[in-house]
Amino acid sequence: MINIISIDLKNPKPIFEQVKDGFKNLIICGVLSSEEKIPSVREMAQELAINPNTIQKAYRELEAEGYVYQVVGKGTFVAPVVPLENQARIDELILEIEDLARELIYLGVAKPDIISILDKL
Amino acid sequence: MINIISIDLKNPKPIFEQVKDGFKNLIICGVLSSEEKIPSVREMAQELAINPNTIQKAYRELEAEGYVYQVVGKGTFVAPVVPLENQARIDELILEIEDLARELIYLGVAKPDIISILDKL
Amino acid sequence: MINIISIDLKNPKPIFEQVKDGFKNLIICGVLSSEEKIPSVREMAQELAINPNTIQKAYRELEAEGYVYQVVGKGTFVAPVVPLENQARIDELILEIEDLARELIYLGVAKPDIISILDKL
Amino acid sequence: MINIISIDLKNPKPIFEQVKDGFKNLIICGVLSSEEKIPSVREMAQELAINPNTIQKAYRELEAEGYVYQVVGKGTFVAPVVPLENQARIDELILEIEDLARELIYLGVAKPDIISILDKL
DNA sequence: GTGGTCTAGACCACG
DNA sequence: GTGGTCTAGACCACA
Repeated sequence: MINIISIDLKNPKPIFEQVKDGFKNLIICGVLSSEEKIPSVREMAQELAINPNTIQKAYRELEAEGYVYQVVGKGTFVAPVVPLENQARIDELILEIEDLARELIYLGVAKPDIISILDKL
Repeated sequence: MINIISIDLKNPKPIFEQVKDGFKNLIICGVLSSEEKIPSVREMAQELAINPNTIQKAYRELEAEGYVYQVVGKGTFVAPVVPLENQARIDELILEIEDLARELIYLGVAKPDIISILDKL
Repeated sequence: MINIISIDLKNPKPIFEQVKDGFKNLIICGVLSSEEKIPSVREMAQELAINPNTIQKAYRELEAEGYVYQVVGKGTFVAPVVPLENQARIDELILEIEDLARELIYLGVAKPDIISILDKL
Repeated sequence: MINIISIDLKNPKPIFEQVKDGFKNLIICGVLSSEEKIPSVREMAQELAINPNTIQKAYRELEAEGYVYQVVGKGTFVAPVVPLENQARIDELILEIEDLARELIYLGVAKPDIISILDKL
């Protein structure tokens, strides 16, 4: 369970964001499943040798985005998914994915190649 | 030609990045075509009521990323595209697009729906 | 560690470039080694009696060229070398070195003399 | 005789410097030989579609560096070489060539490879 | 008039 | 305390 998140201090991306995205990926890929407990702030902080405030911030944002929920005195748990609930987030993602795809096309990548990449997921 | 870029000062995204992304989109979508002159640093600065240094930073980054080139004494111009030149950027974009697509799927969007969005571009 | 870079305000070369080249030389000659911390932007600015923005520009370019990496809140560090990674830069350097050598030969310096200079490095 | 110099307006190098370096190369490579007349400022300006002042500046610098000499009313001519005369310039070139070679070595190019490049000149 | 450099000084995010 | 962004305003090289 531990060592599942990796942090790169050289990465310009803020550490709290690396932690957040790390958990998001684990949840999205199914490594962490609904209602599963994730490590406490202290455990993660010690494990990654990082300031607990930084982990705290990552957990807070994960909760705000609906990926986990915190129970005082119990810990933090993966939230169940409610398909198509967060339409605002879906719209945002679609806009982003369109932008990226357009840039790829501009850079010379053929549209079928892009689609085949997504098809393999 | 003017008023083509809009800036939102409340947006947490840095101003120079909003300017940069604005021009990138215009170039990618073909609104600005190769060798076309874009407004001078001072013109944009006045138009957007923003410090010239901020515009200059945006233009420099656009140049570094190959979207425009600057000629001292002449102005800034849209650079011609060299297909598949920037493989590093392409790889990066593909990783991002995969992440976004995975998140969309997790949120309940069906894969064919995602693909049809890209197909319409 | 301090006083390792010297700036000549009369030199037509921009200050930020003098700073950049100074650090590049220190890194290339091994005075600064991989992962070593270099002075903060503010320290260098005070030490050289130069505006922090100018130092920051030098550091940013050093980062863009792969000589250092910056970690917000931590400082700036010498980047590890990845041999033969930057082929574009290598090609550029070879062209320049060829031009210089040709000029030396034109000025009457014998080719073996030039080679012996390089051999001593 | 004409069309021997090519100018790239996109090149960040100033145009007058491109003209200067262009002639320098032609002289060094022997395409232009001692006492040969080079085109007048006006001819070059028209040929390259460039401001005559810019050509003027290039010619002035070429003269200052000893590559050509100007005769009022006659034109501009390639100067004869006096081997090993300009020791200051030679020393400068050697310093530059050492710097470039050190950077190449740092980037992972083997010293024999650099020497073989020079040997082929 | 164009972009390039530099200064002085402010505020912010991150850890 | 670190780097990142932004402003206001100055001077310079190039064409």
